Amino acid sequence: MTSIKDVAKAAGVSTATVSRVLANNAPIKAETRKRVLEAVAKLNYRPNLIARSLRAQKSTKIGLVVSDIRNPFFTAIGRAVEDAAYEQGYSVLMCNTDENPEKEELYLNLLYDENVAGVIFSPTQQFSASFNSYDTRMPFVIIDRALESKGTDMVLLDNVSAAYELTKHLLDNGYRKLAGLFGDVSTTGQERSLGFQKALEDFQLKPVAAHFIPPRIQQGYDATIALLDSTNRPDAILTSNSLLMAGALQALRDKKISVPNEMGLVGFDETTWGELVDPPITVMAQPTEEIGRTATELLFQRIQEPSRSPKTVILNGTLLVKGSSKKK
Amino acid sequence: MTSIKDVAKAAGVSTATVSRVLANNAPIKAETRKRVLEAVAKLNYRPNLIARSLRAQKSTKIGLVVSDIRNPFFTAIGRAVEDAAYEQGYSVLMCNTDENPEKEELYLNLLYDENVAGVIFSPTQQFSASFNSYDTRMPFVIIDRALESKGTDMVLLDNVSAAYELTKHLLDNGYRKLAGLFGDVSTTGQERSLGFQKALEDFQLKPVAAHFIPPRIQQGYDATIALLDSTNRPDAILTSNSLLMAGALQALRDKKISVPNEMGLVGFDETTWGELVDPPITVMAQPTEEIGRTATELLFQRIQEPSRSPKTVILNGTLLVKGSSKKK
DNA sequence: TTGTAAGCGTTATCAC
DNA sequence: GTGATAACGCTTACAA
Repeated sequence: MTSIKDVAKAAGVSTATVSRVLANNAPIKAETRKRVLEAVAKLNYRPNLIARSLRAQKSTKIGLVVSDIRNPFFTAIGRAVEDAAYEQGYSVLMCNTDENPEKEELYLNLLYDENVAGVIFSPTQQFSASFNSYDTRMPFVIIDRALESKGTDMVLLDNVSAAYELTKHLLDNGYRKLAGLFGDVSTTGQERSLGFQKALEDFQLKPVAAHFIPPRIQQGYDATIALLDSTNRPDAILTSNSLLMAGALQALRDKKISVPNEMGLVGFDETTWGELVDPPITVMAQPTEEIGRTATELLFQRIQEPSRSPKTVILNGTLLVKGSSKKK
Repeated sequence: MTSIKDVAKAAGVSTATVSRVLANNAPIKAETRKRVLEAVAKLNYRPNLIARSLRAQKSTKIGLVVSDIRNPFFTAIGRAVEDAAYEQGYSVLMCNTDENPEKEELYLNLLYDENVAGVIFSPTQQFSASFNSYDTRMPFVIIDRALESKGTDMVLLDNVSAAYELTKHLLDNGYRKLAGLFGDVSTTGQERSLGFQKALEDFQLKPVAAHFIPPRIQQGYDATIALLDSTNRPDAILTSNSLLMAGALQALRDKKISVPNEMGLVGFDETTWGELVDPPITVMAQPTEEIGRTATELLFQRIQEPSRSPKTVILNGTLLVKGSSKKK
């Protein structure tokens, strides 16, 4: 491996001079700079980031800890974070916690050991309690899920309004017996249930059901089957993420319930398949690109100025009306 | 940050002794070991991996460079690699190249700079040519796409047989005018087209069409529209990945072509949505868990013994027959 | 069995 | 403007 020493020797200067030329942070005679740059080019030299981060006590890596790498929402975020970080010369270590608090701690330790500059993180609710011990040792930005303690930067959706709008859309289209399926591992599900309830109240209605369950396909399926078998069957279902939606849809298929006439259906997040099923699903699309980019920017700001006061950015979703929510 | 020096001081020994206790690679007096471990526990010391990798000239990170993080196939691989690597105490840097040779080179350089122990990589065909210059500087395992030069470990699907089986399934179910849509960026698409052709030959048939296009939803859509408008319209379509399938399905919807009666449909890779659309899609499922795990094991073997002769592991897919390929 | 010290590739400090 | 040199945290000859 070619090091700064090789370049220094080739250019007939000291390693310090090479470093200065590359960092461009000190006055250098034009001719010296030229010689150094030639040597760099000739030897195809690239600085060793490990050594640099050891010396600098910081690195150009950030961590992205998500709860499910197979959830399209999080891969979209990952893509956005990667792009934004890359523009700043940072690379992204993506980790998958599977909604498991033990894995969350494991990976956060790992990233700390790896000396990452900071972490973008979507925590489970269980983890929130022990979180304070971490946010002092490295910069954090929380995404998707509000943290109970407010001492951290966050990028969130206006979940209450988004769920309100989605619910009102159902109500405006004549549905009256609404059921909601919400994730039980994060604050997100709770907030979305609030918007759901609020919209119903505005119409002087009560929900047929509001269930908090693990945000998995299987649980979405089971809960939907139960709703269909209940004496007070809903005429529309709202789900708080795309995995629950997939399960709900599977259940409706199995029970041969027609959407949107027998059952209206709305959910969160754009997916590949949401427009391919029949009818296509009406969703509240989250601005994943903007969430990822904003979180990354916030993280860089905190890295630069660790003592700045924490900032919470609230973004809005976009209602995409398709066929699953309008009776024919 | 607490360092090895702090531990040494607290235990009243030298840093070398602490290092030896932790590495467990030298005889240490039982009592000294005890004192050191106590100090480690008390100070909550964890070795700095950056420093360790600088000194050791190697790290416990591996890179995973995939062409599209949003393709369910690659996220499933990522999950498997992460699990397998984690069991060995390795972490995974996941990078996304977007089928872009420039980005491939960029990320490979990045990972090299980061001193990763090795890389698992799904390259574009364009990249194959310049690949030799890299495989000497760090261990590599290629997945999903065969490399032209054979000097590298690879984990591949038996694409020819898989496509043959998928095609034969269509033929066995009475479809005769088959069209194939294959990705144009990798060897995978080409191999799958061979199996496709071979099955047709066994039935003394020729394909209606075999197109090589960028493996994106949009291109799958456009190609399918063209097929539908052509004078020799096929009665079944095979796609070589799930993104092309998504595009094809969208086109069939827009043109109101009924599946499977007017058009049979088969493709590669299991997806969330493949079973939710109506009818569900018949696919050749790849053993993603096994691919990821095998690739990781192969990489560790090469890291340990860089001169061992390269090995290619060929795995088989599983045909999952659903409603999209059987006329009613 | 343990300590001393060199060195991994950088960059920052202090001389000149 | 430039060059020595120390230091980042760790491991490993070499000594003792």
